[in-house]
Amino acid sequence: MAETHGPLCVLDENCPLRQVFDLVGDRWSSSVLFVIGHDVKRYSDLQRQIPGVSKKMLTQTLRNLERYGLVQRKVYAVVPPRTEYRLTPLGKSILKPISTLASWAVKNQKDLRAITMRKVVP
Amino acid sequence: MAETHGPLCVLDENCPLRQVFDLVGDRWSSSVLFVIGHDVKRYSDLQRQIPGVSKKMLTQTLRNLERYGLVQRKVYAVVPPRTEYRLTPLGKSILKPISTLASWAVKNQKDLRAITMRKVVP
DNA sequence: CGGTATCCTAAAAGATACTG
DNA sequence: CAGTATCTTTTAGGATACCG
Repeated sequence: MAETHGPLCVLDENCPLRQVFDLVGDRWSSSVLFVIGHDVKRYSDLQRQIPGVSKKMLTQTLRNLERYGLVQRKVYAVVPPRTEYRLTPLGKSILKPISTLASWAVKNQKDLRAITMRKVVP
Repeated sequence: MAETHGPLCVLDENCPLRQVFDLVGDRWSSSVLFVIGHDVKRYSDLQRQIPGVSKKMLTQTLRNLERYGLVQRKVYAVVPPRTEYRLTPLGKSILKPISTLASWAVKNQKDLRAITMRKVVP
């Protein structure tokens, strides 16, 4: 019964933990954050550097990250169009906590004897 | 073009980062890990302490966490049946990286001006 | 170049009922 | 108590075509 680390929150919709879990767990968000890093990237850069992402998913992910205030989008009114993406200070600040998780994953790689995760629905 | 923090991996299916992102991003996994914590919990404890989870989802999540080697399941052959869940050492070890992420979320709560995340499909 | 719009399928989750 | 089984609904995501 003893809560050894505190409940923090109920993990419901509006809980900041749920938001960051959704963010990190999103198929493309972390890739996008990683790839942008401290650089400035164009839409086509991202498409090229993130193998497997479709335009639809890339756009959707970028819009969400923008809403979250993690990514800044800058459009230049030229032809052909040019759009730049960079991380906001908030966006850069999340790179560290994500790295912590990443280090854990790499360190325990061999213990994660998982197949694909993603739902073993019988 | 400069990769300022290293590519780590391509974030494909077999990448440990993807696995841990899937894990943490999974709707119920982190809740279950948090709630079990350093304690021993029964199935019904978990159901009660995680509001909104269905039997189906709870069972599925627990099975996945077991496969991952993060949770240990112990069944007692009694009537009525009794099943205990606890974290493995590996499971306990992930509590810290998750807390790092959680702290970030709490700290930047007011900046995360997100609505629901989860797909703004136009 | 940097996107939208539309259609379509596959997977995930909810509800309900049943069981050793 | 601790689950399965089955069915239905919802959602995510892929393919393709088109646009300023």
